[in-house]
Amino acid sequence: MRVLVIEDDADAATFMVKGLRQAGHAVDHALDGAIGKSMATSGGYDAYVIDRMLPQKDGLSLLEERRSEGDETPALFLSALGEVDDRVAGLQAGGDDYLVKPYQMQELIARVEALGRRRGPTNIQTTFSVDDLEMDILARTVRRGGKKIDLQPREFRLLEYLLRHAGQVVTRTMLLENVWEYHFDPQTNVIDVHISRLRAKIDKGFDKPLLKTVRGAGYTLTAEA
Amino acid sequence: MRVLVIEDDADAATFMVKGLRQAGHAVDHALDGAIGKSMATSGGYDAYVIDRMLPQKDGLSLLEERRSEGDETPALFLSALGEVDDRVAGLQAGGDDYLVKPYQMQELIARVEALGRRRGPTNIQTTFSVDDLEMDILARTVRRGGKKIDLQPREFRLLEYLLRHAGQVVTRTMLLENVWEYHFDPQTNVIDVHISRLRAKIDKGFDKPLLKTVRGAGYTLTAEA
DNA sequence: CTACTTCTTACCGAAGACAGACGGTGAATC
DNA sequence: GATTCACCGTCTGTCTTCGGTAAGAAGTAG
Repeated sequence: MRVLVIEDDADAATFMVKGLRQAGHAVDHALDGAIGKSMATSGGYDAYVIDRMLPQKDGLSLLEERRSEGDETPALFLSALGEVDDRVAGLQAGGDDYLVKPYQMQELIARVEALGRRRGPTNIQTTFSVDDLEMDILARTVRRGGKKIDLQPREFRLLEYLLRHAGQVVTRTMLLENVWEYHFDPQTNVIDVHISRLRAKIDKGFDKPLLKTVRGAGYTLTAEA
Repeated sequence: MRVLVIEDDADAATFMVKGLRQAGHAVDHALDGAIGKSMATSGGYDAYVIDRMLPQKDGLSLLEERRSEGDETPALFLSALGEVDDRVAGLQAGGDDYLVKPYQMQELIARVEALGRRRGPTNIQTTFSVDDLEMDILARTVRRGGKKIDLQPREFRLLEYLLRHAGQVVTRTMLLENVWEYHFDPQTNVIDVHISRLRAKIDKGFDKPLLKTVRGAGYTLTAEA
């Protein structure tokens, strides 16, 4: 899921962003309401997490404006105050959920994910394919030429990422950040190993290999020669 | 649409009424079961939203009486508990849908509107099956290969959820939220234990196991190998 | 040929999953 | 009120699986 976090407090923001990333989501962060509004307007998010108290533009009016502009992205409000009226106000402004600080990271993640799910499978892509290789996220299945292939969790994430960027060159750094959540160089050959394992499962025994090495750059998943 | 809301809690009622009005519906509100009954009798509504727990006259018997008097207005029950028995009772009393608190305003509106669109007899799915495993929600029975299986309430809910998502991978978080109504990580192995118990009842002794674990992700109920 | 990158295989520690046993709680019964 | 029973969650020990590391082989470019 792509999540936009709008939060002015730097510490709180880092904590939140880290947590959500570790849970496997792509997170963007806006430091105040004005920036948040423009990032939201540019679109492409599956959920918003919005602090009630923000400099420049408060969270409530921000969301109200977006709603009136037709944006239906689910939103969760964060508030330092545990007021009941506060909660109602948030929901009336078009919020879908509400969380009071201090909160448990686990809970935030769970709620954000619940928001995403509530939208139903309609606007989130759940199947991907390249040539005769298909992946179904919901069923967690992978097939090549109709034949089922079993993948380990990490292999699945790796292939998912490659499929989401099919036809593009995916660099090692991209993989480290998005599949392993490493933001540094582990100085090992983790990637090579997993690419090798993945190849053994999806390409071995098929005449046309799909996963190609781009020497010096990374890898690419494509049907083209 | 003309909607009659029967709800005793003032806060909840105002919230609900506001939400439905903003969605463009004409809403009347009754504070207790007795008033609700007489307002319903006077007629003219396209849908009822009824709280299960009401002073004067509980929601269930209210609807039962209306149904026996020939009132076929579609009704949605609100329930504080997510108990299976609770929901079954609601359906048996003539309810057309049910919603568990706390709910999302969006969802309430969507469901109420769905009720209005629905003409004639209701068509809620009350039986589910995967391979030779069958569940009947109303009768609260489970059979595998024709043989009856006794399940505990929690086991029943767990299996119901799995059946509703047959073929998909159901994550632990999904189970915690929808079967246990936990919105945090209990840090225990409740799920493992109940899955284990459920397996002992529905899979043990049958040659083809249906409930499979998807390591690192969750579980899935399917007939496929 | 040499230096560098990429691939492959085996291993082992860590984490995840499972099942049996235990204990607490609430409802029904006496 | 006391007792029993059913149900559910926790704890614990054990087993299984996964994935990162390392080391050497294979491949590629200059």
